[in-house]
Amino acid sequence: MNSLVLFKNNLRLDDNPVLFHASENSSILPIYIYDNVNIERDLGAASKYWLHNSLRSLNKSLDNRLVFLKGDTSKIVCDLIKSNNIYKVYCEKPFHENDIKIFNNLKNTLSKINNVEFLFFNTTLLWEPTDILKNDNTPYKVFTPFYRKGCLTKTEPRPPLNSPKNIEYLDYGNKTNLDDLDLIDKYNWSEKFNSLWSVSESSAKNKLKDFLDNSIYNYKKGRDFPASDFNSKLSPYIRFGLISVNRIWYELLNLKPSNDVDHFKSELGWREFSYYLLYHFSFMKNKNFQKKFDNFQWEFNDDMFDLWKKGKTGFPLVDAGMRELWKTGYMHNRVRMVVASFLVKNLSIDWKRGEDWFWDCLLDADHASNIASWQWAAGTGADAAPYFRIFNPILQSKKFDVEGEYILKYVPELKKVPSTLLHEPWEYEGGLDYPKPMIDYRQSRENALLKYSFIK
DNA sequence: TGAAATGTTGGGGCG
DNA sequence: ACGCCCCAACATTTC
Repeated sequence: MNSLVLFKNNLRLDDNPVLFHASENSSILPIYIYDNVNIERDLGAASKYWLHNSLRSLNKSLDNRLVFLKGDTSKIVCDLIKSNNIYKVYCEKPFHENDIKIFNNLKNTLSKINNVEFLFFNTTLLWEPTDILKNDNTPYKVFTPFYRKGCLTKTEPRPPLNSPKNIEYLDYGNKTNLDDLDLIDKYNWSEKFNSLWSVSESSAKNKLKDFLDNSIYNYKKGRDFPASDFNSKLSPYIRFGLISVNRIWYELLNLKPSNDVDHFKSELGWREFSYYLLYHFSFMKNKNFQKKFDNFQWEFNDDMFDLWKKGKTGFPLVDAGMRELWKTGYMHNRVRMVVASFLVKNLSIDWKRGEDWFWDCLLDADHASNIASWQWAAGTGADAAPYFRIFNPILQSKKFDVEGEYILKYVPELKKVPSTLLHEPWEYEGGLDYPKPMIDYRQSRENALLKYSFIK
């Protein structure tokens, strides 16, 4: 019995129900399709880098049997079925709108072929969006009740499966090549990530172990300090499923209970909530969740947007964050909130532009998390930060990067500024190769409050 | 998962 | 000893 195993967003052997069940009683043909025909929004450059390396690692784990193809999913699958005597097609259950479209096409196509069974499994989420509803059968729009009442009182998530013990491969004579997918940018922008990130399933496991051994019991407080190392950095691995959230969840259940553990679990809950929102309200991918914001007058100032992107705003914490992003493909969570608040509230630039930049640069760029988080920051989302919550980058800097350790890592021009003035380098008397603040902070805050008050 | 403005309290200096 | 002012520290309200 020959089965086709389609990999998509879960590029791993551990806790992969799709692979596990397929390899139980058949020879498999593992395949990855980069569907550039039915795609609404192409992956960002950083995501492509991560995907490329994840696929390379997965291929290695699969005895170099992984088949790489590019094009229309349904067509490719049909061709393979015919030429390889395939009786079963296994794939993961989709939750993003675009993936659902591709999935439904495939399902329709396969239903017209005799003797081919289509099997799919949730490999991506702890709780499926359709299972979590309010008593009136409508979706939650607020995180806390969604998570506490909706998720935590439901049955526990599916326990993780082990890697398949033994995989029989269909003899395919694989002549495809990962490089044919053209995922690596020609300007070698992503090359610098090689020394910073190890992209593989085993690295993901190590990262989790390291986090659970050394950091989790400092997580609740420590996660706020960008210079310290108390957050997991698992997000890029979770994005393409190099590690399963079910695996992580069950590892957490084994730990001594604490607020730190609960807090980390709730962060996985935020990921669930983002998928959930995008599933039930897919219009929010490019429209304000709260329609009253549609009349908001955003500024279209490319020069200002460029200063933000390049980390030359003159506000050290903002600049450090934006440069961290460019250099490492990652940004500390607290700093993400600060730079987002700055762009949307102080510069009055549409959250979609910031979202787009993050989409391109973040190794963990995830459609649902990125959209939902930007709408949260902008105040336009479900259960969003209220419009009057404006982060003061100077205060945030003083509170969470007291010694300026994080700032100096990415903004070395400020090295000779004494640490007391590091958060406000414009107060420093000596000459600096660092820009003056691009805006008057207090005034931009006033403006933001005024503009937001119109749409209240 | 803020910040700033405003209000309250209480200790110390001082006439 | 007392009242008054100042102001830091904390609490509450407002944006």
